[in-house]
Amino acid sequence: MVDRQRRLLTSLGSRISLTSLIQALAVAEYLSFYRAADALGVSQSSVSAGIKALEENLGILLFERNTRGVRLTEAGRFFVDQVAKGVNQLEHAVQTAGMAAAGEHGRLRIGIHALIPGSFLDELIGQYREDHPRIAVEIIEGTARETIMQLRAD
Amino acid sequence: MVDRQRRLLTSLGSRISLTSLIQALAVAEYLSFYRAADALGVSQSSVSAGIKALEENLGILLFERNTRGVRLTEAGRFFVDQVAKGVNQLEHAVQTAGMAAAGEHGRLRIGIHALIPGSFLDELIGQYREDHPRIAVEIIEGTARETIMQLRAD
DNA sequence: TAAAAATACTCCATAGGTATTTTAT
DNA sequence: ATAAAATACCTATGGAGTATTTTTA
Repeated sequence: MVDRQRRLLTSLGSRISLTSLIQALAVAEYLSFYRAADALGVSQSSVSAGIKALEENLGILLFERNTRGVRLTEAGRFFVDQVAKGVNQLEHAVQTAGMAAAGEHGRLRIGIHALIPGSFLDELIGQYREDHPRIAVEIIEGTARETIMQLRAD
Repeated sequence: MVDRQRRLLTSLGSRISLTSLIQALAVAEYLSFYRAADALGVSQSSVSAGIKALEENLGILLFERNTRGVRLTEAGRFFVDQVAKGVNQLEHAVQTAGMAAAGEHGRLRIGIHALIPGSFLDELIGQYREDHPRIAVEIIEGTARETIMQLRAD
């Protein structure tokens, strides 16, 4: 029997956590570990540890730290841009999950600014999908980026 | 003081793990929890638990199970397609991290089939980057999808 | 009835928390 | 001197394992 244990993904999954990638996006956005942690609703040390682990796993420095805050390295900017695209894509996938109902025979379009999971609208759509399994519900929302960073406007 | 604890990402991160997304990709590819688990190098129960958690978090059924294997639901196919794009993007980001060195004054293009982290080539590139900080090393490799699923050919 | 997924536990790695120290302007 | 990140240490959750049971063509 040949050894079949092989990593399906060489780097992602193990080694690099989605959490740390999201933390990196937040730090890049706020240019501060403090504020990024605050926005994420976690502690500063958590973000610090996450970014450290990420940088070690990547083998590169993403951020230059000083007491006035944080600056992206060139590699960091490049990396963060790429990660933002991927995370947006995943976020979108999750938010629109189930919109393609089996045997779709109809289509319901809903334009909203942001779909909050667990919210009234979310529940409503879920209920609608149960009641009308042959109608595909499609949601058009603002960009994930907008949704993600909306809290700035508080 | 106003409550600033707010989730930066409503669904991703907490709630949904990258692991479970990757497991879903593997199951969709192999159409079997057994074989997906094998390919991922984890146990069948781990994949089962992961997919279950993912489906519960999404609130939709991704796969229809039977003793002959697994079939994607319509929603599942839609979701997996989207997730594949996102994961590929992230995989690419990680694999090419650091290719944009600070103050890039030159460019070195390398065409390869797949970049294995920790491999000789990987080390070499890392060394080169250290020695020539002002030269950006750019790697053109096969699609992440190819890299991911290459093990099929064993 | 057999092959495949689900379950029931146990275990452990790590994400996250608090408190404190280090660092750089 | 001070604001910000790093570190030390602790805890707990959930991801992963083994063994077993349930399910359905």
